[in-house]
Amino acid sequence: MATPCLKPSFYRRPAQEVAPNLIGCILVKQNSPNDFLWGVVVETEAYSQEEEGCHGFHRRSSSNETLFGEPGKLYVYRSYGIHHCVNIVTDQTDWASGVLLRAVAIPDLGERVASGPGLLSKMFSLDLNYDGISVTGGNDVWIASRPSELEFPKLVNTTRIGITLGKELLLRWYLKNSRSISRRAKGDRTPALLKSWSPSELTYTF
DNA sequence: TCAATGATTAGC
DNA sequence: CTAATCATTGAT
Repeated sequence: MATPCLKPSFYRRPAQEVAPNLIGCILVKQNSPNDFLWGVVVETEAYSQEEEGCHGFHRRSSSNETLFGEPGKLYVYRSYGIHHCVNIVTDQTDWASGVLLRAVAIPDLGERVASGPGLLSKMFSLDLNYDGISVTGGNDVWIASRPSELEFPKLVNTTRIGITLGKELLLRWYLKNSRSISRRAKGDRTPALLKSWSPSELTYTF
């Protein structure tokens, strides 16, 4: 199961290229010397300053500075006053872009415990203290590459959720047949809850 | 000082 | 679908 930590070069590409490639990768958090929390990334969204849905679209400021910074670092911000959202900065410095982590499947903890950006940040204890922290090694949070059974994940590409500007752009991806995404696309018949889960029709159980 | 606004969530 | 929630932001 152990796979290598994704290197900075992985993130030095446009967000819309990184986002689908993060699906199936493993988010790892070391909470104490022998306490590791891990889960499969099953849902992401891409943002970049060329489109108006991005926090860096209008101007560079103290609140979005991290998004303009070094790729491979976390961009964490407060949402609706009460939640946190976790992004990974992508592309190149001085160009605002990143990938929002929207849902992770955590086999050890059961059903839909990190299905949504606010729940994900809460489950992994990622708050504003983690803004600017690198996920490419040397810290208590990182992302490992895809395990072999998720080498070629089946993806669904849809519009992003919860935004008012740029809502028509197809910049959200999720693992097809995942039970742990925050919301499935219209027309996707994949069961989202265990009670309607039928093993025979699923490729992955994440 | 105050009203408006969310890259949300829970609940019907 | 709507209500609840509250830090941040920009306008009085």
